[in-house]
Amino acid sequence: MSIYVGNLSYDATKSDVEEVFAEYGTIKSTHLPTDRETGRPRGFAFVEMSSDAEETAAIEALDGAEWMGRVLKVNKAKPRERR
DNA sequence: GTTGAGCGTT
Repeated sequence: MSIYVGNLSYDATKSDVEEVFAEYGTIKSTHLPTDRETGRPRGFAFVEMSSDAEETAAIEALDGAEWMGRVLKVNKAKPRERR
């Protein structure tokens, strides 16, 4: 399972995201995608944690929380295979 | 500013 983090500040970096999510569990991996064509930051991220319970805890704790001047939107990510 | 890659045509 992975977490989707939307409405992310464009100043946020992978390390920033990991720092915050690490408070609620162990980070397995983090994605901070940029637009493949333009190289522009896309303003969202994906985080994978070591257990579903930790991810749920992080979602509940961080969804709607203000971070770096923006209110985060955090929820379970959709599978990327679909697109 | 809201759902990841890259390869490159099953």
